[in-house]
Amino acid sequence: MAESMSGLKRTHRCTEVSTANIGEQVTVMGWVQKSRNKGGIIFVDLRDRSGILQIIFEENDCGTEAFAKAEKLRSEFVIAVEGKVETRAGAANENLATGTIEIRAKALRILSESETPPFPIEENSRTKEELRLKYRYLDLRRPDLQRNLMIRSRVATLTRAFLAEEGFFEIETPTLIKSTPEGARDYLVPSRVHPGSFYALPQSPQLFKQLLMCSGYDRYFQLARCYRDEDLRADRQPEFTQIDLELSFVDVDDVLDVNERLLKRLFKDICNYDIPLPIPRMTWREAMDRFGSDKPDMRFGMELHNVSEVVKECEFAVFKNALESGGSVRGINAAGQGHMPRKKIDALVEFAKGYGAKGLAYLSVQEDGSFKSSFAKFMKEEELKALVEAMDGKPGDLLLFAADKDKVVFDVLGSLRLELAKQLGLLKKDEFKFLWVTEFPLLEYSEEENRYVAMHHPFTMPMEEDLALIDTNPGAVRAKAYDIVLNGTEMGGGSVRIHQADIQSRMFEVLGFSKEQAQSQFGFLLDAFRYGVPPHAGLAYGMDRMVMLMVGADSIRDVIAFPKVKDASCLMTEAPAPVDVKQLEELGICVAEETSEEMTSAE
RNA sequence: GGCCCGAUGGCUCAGUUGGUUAGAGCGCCGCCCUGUCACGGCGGAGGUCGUGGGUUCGAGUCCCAUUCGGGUCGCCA
Repeated sequence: MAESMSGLKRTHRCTEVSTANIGEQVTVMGWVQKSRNKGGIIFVDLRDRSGILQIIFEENDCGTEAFAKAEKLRSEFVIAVEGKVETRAGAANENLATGTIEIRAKALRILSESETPPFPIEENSRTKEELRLKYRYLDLRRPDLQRNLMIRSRVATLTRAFLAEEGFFEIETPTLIKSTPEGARDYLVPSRVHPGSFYALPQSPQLFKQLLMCSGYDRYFQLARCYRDEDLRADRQPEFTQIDLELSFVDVDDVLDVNERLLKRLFKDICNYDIPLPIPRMTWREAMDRFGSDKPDMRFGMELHNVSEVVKECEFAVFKNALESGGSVRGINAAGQGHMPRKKIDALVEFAKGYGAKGLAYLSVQEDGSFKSSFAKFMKEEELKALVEAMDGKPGDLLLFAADKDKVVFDVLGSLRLELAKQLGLLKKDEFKFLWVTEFPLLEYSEEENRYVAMHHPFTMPMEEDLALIDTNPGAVRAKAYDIVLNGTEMGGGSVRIHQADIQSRMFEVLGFSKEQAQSQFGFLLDAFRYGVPPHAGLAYGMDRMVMLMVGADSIRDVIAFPKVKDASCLMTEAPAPVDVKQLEELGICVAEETSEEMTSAE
């Protein structure tokens, strides 16, 4: 039976008790991690968020009644213990921070009993995630998740402190906003007062923070909840948190500078890692050419080589066709992998096909200098030699080539490079390689919509020197946009914003917006810009991803208290769920018959 | 929406070319034990093999469908 804690006050958390307290009377409270009953003596490992402390029960110290209670203790019971701190008479436990001391119990209260938990509450759980998520409140008791969430809390606290020092105001923006069809799908919220009208949950506070700049707040930040109704990934949740900031009267360098110092502070304090400043910068163009990715992982080399020139005369149809249709032939050198068995190479070819490649050409340089290759018979000896030389191929190396449109070649080799690094164990989690990727293209062509769409968003400032190209060659215009990349993950991104009306309207033109469309969607922003708008720029971090990289977690779910699963549902609360017909009627919403049938038959 | 992987006592897993009564470790329950900490000893309970069909004399095992979970491509201004 559960007892009251009335009259008791906790004096210490478990690992706050130390050798300095020996001889003192203390009161500790927490969960029973483990009880070891030796007959006349009972050891209990008591756990709270700080760690573990051993309690010792002997009938002479605590009396018959308390001893009988101690015999009933089971895992996850919540107890309060009064007792004296002592040096352990037996062997010390080197695995515990409190391993040299223990509490000799004088009194025991069982504050709450517990059923046997459905899975063990311990570090490095191997329990299936499905079960852990259903009982998330138990999963969250495990030390590794507690550590992750405590670090997350520290990231938030340090960020607030740093940005406050730098003159930023923390300002909240609405989460019931107007839906805009550009970008990710919105989560919609129906309005009861305006039947048939909907709010959207924000994908980011973008427009509001720009308005705050118009209002003169100069430097703003917010730890903002954001929502995107898109499919999930290991590093993507439908609701997530951004560290979002915006500054007035600044250009690219100013934004990068303050952010580099923020990152340095965070990684020093949390990971004890010194980021060498300045963080290297690389243009988007260079990143694509050298790594086939706009978020290159800089922890290893294996860069791409463009061999189009070298193979342009050869008779190998795959290379020839790619070049003739305006594409390129590029390769990577998997140094020392020349011995890779055919089966593994075939698996790499399959992997490449998953990214749109029609195939993957390979050439291994044997120890004796001869070549083993899937395409040698189509090429002359000198051509092969020139190719190997261009790839810096040495005996024992494996060269892999993709030939296609540039986009496909970059996609395939960029992914292949990462896959090889993974297989070769080149990706160390305690190594942090930061990179700014700058000068992103302003626009990209959408085959689906048959028009240019903004790569970042429609308010991104083009680079001054490219302004003239907007009408003639929109795809070539570079933007004042930048991403912060850590170990191949896009941790954040931002841009300088357009603050000139004429540039903004040209931008809308290129994007295919009529004046009326632009006005109806973004009218409030365009109106605001008529009343004096400062040049401004900003950046937003995916805070969950940042914490994930800091703690070395494989999934974003391990740094979020109550995450959702792949189909965006919650296994614990079973959200989303059908609602009462009355609720729908009140909102003026009619659910399609097909859908509601599915819903009822699923019950 | 496509592709790949997984599901067997509470947990983690094994289960042979299809062949008696589906096993192990941990956990759980009972008894014993005064220095354990991966405590130990003795005894015990506990399984519709995700679900539904099919093939077969016989299915945890083979086939089809489906549910759930994970990864990934598309998608994510």
